[in-house]
Amino acid sequence: MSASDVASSRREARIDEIVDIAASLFARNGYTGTGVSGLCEAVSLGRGALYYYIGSKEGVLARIHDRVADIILPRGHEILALDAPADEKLRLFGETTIGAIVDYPDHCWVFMHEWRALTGEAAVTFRRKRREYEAMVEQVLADGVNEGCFRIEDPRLAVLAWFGIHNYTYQWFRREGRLDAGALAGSFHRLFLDGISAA
Amino acid sequence: MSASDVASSRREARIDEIVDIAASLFARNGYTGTGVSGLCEAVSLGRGALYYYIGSKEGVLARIHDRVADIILPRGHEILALDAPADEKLRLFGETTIGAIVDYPDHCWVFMHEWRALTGEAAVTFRRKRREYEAMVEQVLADGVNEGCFRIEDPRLAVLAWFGIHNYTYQWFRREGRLDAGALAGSFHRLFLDGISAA
DNA sequence: GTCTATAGGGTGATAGAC
DNA sequence: GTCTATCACCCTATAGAC
Repeated sequence: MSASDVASSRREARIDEIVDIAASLFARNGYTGTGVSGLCEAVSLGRGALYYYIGSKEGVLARIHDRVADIILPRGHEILALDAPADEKLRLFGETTIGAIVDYPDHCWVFMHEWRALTGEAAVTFRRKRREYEAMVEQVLADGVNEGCFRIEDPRLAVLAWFGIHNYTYQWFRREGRLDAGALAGSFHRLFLDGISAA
Repeated sequence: MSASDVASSRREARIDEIVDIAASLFARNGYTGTGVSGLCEAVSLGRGALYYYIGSKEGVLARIHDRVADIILPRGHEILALDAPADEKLRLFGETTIGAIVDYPDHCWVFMHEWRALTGEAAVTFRRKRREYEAMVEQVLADGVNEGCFRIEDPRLAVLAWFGIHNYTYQWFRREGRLDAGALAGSFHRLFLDGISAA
């Protein structure tokens, strides 16, 4: 490892630190509601030094979105590649989604809540990645129908309902609660598979 | 009807008009992302005249939230008072929720997305009314269990899942789509009751 | 790498003329 | 009721000293 590699990895680590703190501010006060001066104060850096790292405020927003996508997308591809029945894969997708929200609540809040503030290339990339993740879940549902373990009236609505159940978690989940990610995802999984009808 | 009543109802109508236009701006650009000058332009009024009607920008935000609450809460109480089985009441709650999102997409977007920008008394009122609506659905689920038509592992999670499915609609529903409110709510209802399992 | 100063343009809200 | 002018402050981003 060369001296410049060390320097650039230090730099990357510093940027990650700033991005994490920014995520908590953006989650609390909103993206447009958070000023660069507030971010400066939170990271104990002057404007000049901050911009040296971040380039622009929207660059930080894009990095927050990338962080979430880089967690769930590779895991999604792993799950799809597994030799497992569709209902098991669906459960794993639920764990992945809920796990991200539980482990990175601020990043996920921003990912779910502030994506419309992205512009240009970052907006395009975000939409592409989100569609990619949705398509994976849609694929698992279709596989389940073909395997005979799922019976689905309207596949598109089933996908939207599944994401509704899981994504909505970012709105109410607080770390202090009684449930961990696995238990929560398990409950949602059984609910989505069996419904609440006693009949 | 006295002359001053006519004047004040004209005034109220003008305020409603401003609130509706503000809802579309807030939904598109966010609450903090929308400036009062943009609102002035959209309603073709100078700053002075606008403030004569609205009092403050946050006052407009509060009125948008009230509008949504004033649609769904009375309807919710009506449904609860019906002499009907729990599963029928739950379907009606679904129609009410989806109906509001379909009929007032901008107001509902703001209601779901920007409520954290409310402060003071308006924030307290919002939370109280949202809890009231949630409690109604929770009651219907409990009634269904008692009546023997529902079988629910975790009532609180079932409520959150139900709201997840329905509320998430504001994120993706576009008027141009193939489904009307009744059909959409019906599909979600069957999904929530029966699940997707073929077993 | 980090700072301060500043550019250039917003912000919400109010005063007072008409 | 509606206007313009203005207050006091905030915004993102950059320049240039150190």
